[in-house]
Amino acid sequence: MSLDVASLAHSMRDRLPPKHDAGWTLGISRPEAMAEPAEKAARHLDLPARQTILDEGDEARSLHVILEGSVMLSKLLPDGRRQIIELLGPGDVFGLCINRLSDVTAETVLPSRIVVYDRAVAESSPSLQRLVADRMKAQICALHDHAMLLGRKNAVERVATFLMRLVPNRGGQGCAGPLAAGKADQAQVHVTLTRQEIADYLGLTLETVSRAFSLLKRQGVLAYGRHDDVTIGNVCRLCQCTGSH
Amino acid sequence: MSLDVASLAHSMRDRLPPKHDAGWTLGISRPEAMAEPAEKAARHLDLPARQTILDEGDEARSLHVILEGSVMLSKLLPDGRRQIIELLGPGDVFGLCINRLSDVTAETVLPSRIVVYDRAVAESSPSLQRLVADRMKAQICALHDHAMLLGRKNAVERVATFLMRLVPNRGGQGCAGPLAAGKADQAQVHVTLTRQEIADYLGLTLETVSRAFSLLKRQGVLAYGRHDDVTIGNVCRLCQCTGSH
DNA sequence: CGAATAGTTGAAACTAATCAAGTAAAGTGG
DNA sequence: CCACTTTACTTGATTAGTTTCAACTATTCG
Repeated sequence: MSLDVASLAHSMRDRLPPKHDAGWTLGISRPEAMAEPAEKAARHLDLPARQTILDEGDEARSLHVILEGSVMLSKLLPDGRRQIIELLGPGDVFGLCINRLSDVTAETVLPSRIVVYDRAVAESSPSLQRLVADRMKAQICALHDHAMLLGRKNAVERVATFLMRLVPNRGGQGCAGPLAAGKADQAQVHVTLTRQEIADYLGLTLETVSRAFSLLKRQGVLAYGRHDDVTIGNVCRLCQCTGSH
Repeated sequence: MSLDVASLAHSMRDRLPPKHDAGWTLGISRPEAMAEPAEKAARHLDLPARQTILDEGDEARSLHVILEGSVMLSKLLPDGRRQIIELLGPGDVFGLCINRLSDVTAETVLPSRIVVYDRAVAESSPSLQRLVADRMKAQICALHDHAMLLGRKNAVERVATFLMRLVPNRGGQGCAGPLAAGKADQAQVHVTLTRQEIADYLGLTLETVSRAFSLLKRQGVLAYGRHDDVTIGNVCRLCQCTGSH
């Protein structure tokens, strides 16, 4: 039993993205073996980037599972302050809430394919239930990390942490660490969010995010021409900037 | 082993007054009908306040359900910065993680009763599964709110939001709002966390928390002599200070 | 090519952190 | 029971980091 879970968990973590850019350009893809349960009563959505799926306060009686692409969840304060709460990728779920109203707005970041299950269907399928429980655990851990970032990290640490998420298989618990040093430890990441979106995710202003990028560039940790194609010269060095190592 | 812990807990317990309003003094109790599933293979813990249950990085292969009391989950950065991630009450669950290691430290805030189910047991009981799924949804929503607080609210808003959580049946989605105005809208709350803990929860320093308390007191929103027994003169007025309304 | 959008950079303002001193309450030992 | 220590909280002065405001640059799109 525990061996089962262990090997599944392990394969989840080490698997590489199945397709080119879709998920991991955001660094949030965890494209594990995803149960594809009975497709009865499931609606499929095929959405372009920056499309709203669900508004804060909307009726939310269905379970959404991301097949491909990425989705961001955000909240607004009455005076317009926005916080992007979660960045989700393939396998992640959203749209579930205790009371029937969504507590967040959900919109695509990239063109995305999403399956929508009716609440009743979702709750009657054990395999779906299992998928949902596992993803929720993962998302809770991600929210824990993010609370630490928002509560205790400074601007550069936040931006560095964000960028590390974009590097597949790094920055998490299983970060290779300085072990891998010595060999060229370069990475290319594609930043799909605007500076404003990054700011709203990191609890900063877009100016502060821009300054942090510029600082890391000036220090030689990053290099970029177009602002969305970033080369990380030494991943470990960037990792050192996150405050977590 | 577990007996050891239990008896230790009992001997230390006498030093602290066991209050039975324990849960809601933190405002986090949601004492609904909680399924009490097959108690087989369940270990019960009876712990005094400020007792560590689980350390960040510990093996975490069991599901913990809070029956009574309250528990805080926290994380540390290598340089000692701490963030309290969640404040949990009766019915809430913790100790589950995708990989086998706990991502947080868990410790009691009040004397607490906790059931610990072995992972295998938890995963084989449909009723437990259901409980866990529901609680996780609720906790995710709470984490969403908290991310908004940490990312976008100022010091006074954070403290006001924290205090509102201590008022039963207020501050949430179902806040009565200014409707209830006119009648005396007073509340007494017992603050069980120290200023340092509140600060670690709200992403502030203890001095800033203290100043926010003092400011709200000076403005007549709060009154208190002993720093842990706070009278909220007008709940709606405090609610106005949270930034959420 | 001009307009619009996104990003960068600088200076000033402001909020919260830090440093430091002082007060209040609780616990300890004579 | 009282001085003494410890712990928790408060308050003030100063500093640091981020936000705000503003100007400017680069890129994308009709």
